[in-house]
Amino acid sequence: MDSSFGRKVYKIAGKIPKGKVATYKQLAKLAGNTKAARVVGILMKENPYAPKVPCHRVVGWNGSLTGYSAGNGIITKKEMLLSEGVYFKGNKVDLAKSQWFVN
DNA sequence: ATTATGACCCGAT
DNA sequence: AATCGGGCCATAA
Repeated sequence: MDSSFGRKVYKIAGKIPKGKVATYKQLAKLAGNTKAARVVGILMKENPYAPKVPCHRVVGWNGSLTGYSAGNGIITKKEMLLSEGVYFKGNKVDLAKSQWFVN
């Protein structure tokens, strides 16, 4: 097993299919700690696997677009998700249709 | 080992 | 609805 929590998160985040989104909480849970949602966000910001880890596909627990360090921030993130076919509900992601399910 | 930080989550006011 | 404070946890210094 990998002792590095981050490594696991990146691995999971990297397998998120296009047009789908995952929540920080879900990634944290899959990585082993449900309460480490914050850590996931930090790891995304660091994003050492930029091309492999589409951090823009990671959203808040209820689909709300939380921080983003690139482009125009939330604006760019939303546009990118829309471009990938993710459904939106106002300024939030429609998790009912676009939340990622682990197989 | 300890302190500080943060792209979160939750409950209370 | 908006704001505030507390909790949880990995990473960096």
